[in-house]
Amino acid sequence: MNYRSDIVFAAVADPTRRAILDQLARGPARVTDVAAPFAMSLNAISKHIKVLERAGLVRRTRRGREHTLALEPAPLREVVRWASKLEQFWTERLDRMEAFFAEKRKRS
Amino acid sequence: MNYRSDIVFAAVADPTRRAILDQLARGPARVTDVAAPFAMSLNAISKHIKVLERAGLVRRTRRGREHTLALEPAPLREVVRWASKLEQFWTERLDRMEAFFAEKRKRS
DNA sequence: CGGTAGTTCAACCTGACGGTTGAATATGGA
DNA sequence: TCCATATTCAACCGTCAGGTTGAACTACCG
Repeated sequence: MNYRSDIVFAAVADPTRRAILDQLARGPARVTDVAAPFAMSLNAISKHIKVLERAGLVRRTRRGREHTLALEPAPLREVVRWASKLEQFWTERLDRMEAFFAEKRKRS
Repeated sequence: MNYRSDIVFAAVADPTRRAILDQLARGPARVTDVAAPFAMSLNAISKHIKVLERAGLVRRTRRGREHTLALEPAPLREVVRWASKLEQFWTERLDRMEAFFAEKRKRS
C-alpha cells in the first residue's frame, strides 16, 4: 500500500543492512565502527547506511568529521504489523474452520 | 544469520509478492485467480509464486490441471521476531538510560 | 601550514531481478 | 479425438542493486 513501507521492506531485505541494524541496536556508532566487522569496503557500507537512512531506520548526527549513527526502530513497526496481521488472519481462518467442522460434527 | 530467513526477507521485499500474500490470507486460490488483479502477465505471477513457495510462504496442492495455493505464514514468524527484537532492544536501552539519569538526578 | 583521519562523491562493472513473449505440457470436456 | 483451459518452461531483455576503485571534501592535530 504505502510507498514508504516499500522502502522499509526493501531496506531490510539485504542481510548486510540487517546486520548493521543489529549492531546499532547495541548502541550508536560511527560509520567506521559500523563498517569494521564487514569484509567489504567502507564505501559499500556508507551506501548501505544511506539506504537505511532514507528508510528512516537510522538517524545520523554529525559532530566534526565524525558521523554518529543511531537506530531508529519506528519504521519497523509497520513490518511487524504487516507480518503479524497475516499470521493473525490465518489463525482466525483456522479457528473458523475448526468451529465449522465442530458444528458439522455435532449435527451429524 | 540464517540463510533461510534471507530468502524469506527477500521474498517479502517485493510489493507484488506482499500483495499476493495479502490476497491468499483471505483464503486459498488458484494461480489464475491470484494473477487476476494484477496488471502483468500470468507468467510473471507464476514466477512470483515460485519465489514465495521456495521461501516456504505458500503451499501448492495440485488437483488436475489446477494448482491451489495456500498461505503458509510460519516463516513470517522469523520476520516478526527479528523486527520486534530490534524494537525491544531499543526501548530497553531507553529504559536503562532513563534509569541512569534518574539515579544521577537523585544523587546530585 | 601540512598531514592524516573520517566520510562522501562519481564513475564504473557485474549479476540478478522483474518483466515479456512464445512454445510446451497436462488435464478436462464436448 | 479435438479443442480449450491451467500452468510452467525457456529464452531473452532492460534496469537497478550491490560492490569496487579513485578522488574530493572537511575537520582535527602536530
